[in-house]
Amino acid sequence: MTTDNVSASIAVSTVIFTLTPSADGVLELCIPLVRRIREPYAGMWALPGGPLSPSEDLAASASRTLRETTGLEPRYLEQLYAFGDPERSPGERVVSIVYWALVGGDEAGQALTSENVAWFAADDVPPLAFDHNAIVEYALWRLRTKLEYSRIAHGFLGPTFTLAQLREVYEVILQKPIDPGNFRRTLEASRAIVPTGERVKGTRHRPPQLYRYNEESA
Amino acid sequence: MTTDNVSASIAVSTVIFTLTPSADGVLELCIPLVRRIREPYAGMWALPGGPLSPSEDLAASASRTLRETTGLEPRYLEQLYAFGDPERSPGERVVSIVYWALVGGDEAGQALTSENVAWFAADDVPPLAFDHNAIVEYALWRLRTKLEYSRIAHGFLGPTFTLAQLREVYEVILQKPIDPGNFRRTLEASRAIVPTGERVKGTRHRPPQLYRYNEESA
DNA sequence: GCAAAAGTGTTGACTTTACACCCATGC
DNA sequence: GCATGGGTGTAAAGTCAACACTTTTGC
Repeated sequence: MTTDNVSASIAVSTVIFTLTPSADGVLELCIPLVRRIREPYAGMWALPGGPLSPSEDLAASASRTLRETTGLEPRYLEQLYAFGDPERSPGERVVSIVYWALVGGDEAGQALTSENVAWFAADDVPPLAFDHNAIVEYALWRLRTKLEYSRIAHGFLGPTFTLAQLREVYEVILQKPIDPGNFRRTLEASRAIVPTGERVKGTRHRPPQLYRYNEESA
Repeated sequence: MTTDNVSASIAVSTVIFTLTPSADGVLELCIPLVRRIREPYAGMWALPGGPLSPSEDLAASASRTLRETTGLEPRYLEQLYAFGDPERSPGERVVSIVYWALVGGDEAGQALTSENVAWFAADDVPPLAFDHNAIVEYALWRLRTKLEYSRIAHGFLGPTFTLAQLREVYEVILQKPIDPGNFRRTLEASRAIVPTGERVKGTRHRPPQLYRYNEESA
């Protein structure tokens, strides 16, 4: 379809968060970036994304670029914001509809790194193309804010997890220690998690219970 | 500028909230709608808005349609969501970037009603064009949610107001009574309001203090 | 037994809610 | 004086944060 007098073209980009153990074993919040292969900003890192396909839903487009970039399925996906400043892109005007997503860190989808895809610590990204640095900052703010009042942390983990693992997710993202006892009680009271009855074996200490997320919870 | 292979065209719409006294003197939450004069959905009511102008910022576009529809300036304006389902509009695909806004009810901008612009109670709108009924519902949810943790209620009022007026705004939108004493203390503690020193005269009872919003507050 | 992490109990500080009561004005 | 809403006081209930303590495992 050809249309005249279009006001702008539409792109969909996604800020993809995961947690991966760094060299010293500590979890680190990371996002994948892709290297641009054409102008403008050729050679610079940018958020994964691309033009909106004619018959594709916005969220489906975000989901697809996520899959193409990481080989993974999103555990959580939400629209972040539409960025449309006329000056944000040199040349043709582009309105970017940006999503943010969580993927599990255990799935080793990051083996998919290539010459043009790499993972960076979320609060230490290089200078990016367009206004993408500001977008990453905003997504990071939204992730931290939402984690405080919502129940999305399990999106970083597998189907079952211990409370210590879930607590570490909170601690890494919110960058502050959390009292284990209070954390347990708060979560149990919220009924966001259900004990599976299974326990982790082979720890050097008392074996912790495995939990799963309660899909039926409000 | 002409571009081939565009994925969709972009429109900006706005859900504009105001409070107006109804026939029996009770405040009512209202939004303006415009009658469509062309297909699709010709003759039906729809949210005010239009195509994005080539060099216009998204928020500026929302602000402009608000002004054209109501003759007023927004007291509060925020992006709501980008709606982009491929099936949401018959014919050409349209991605709508929707804003929501508050305007003061005292300014009588509603005198600007014409054949093609009318105000409706926010929770009693007629069947609308496109997916606009769902959009209004979402905006209403967002307004109520945001009012609970943010300080935007003064956007419905003039530069100065009594605590009773501000409390009525909360009561009408949240649809529940609020304790006057606790309301006063909560607001004073938050330092969101500043007493002007002036009082309203001519009431049948003790004259209330006038306050204004504290722009310096966090 | 000892170390380490799981899991429980308890207390004080703080916040929220309900409601009693006094104050200032018009009539 | 009396009615009305403005404005203040206060105590009970609930929530939250700190931290001591008990339990269960591997070595």
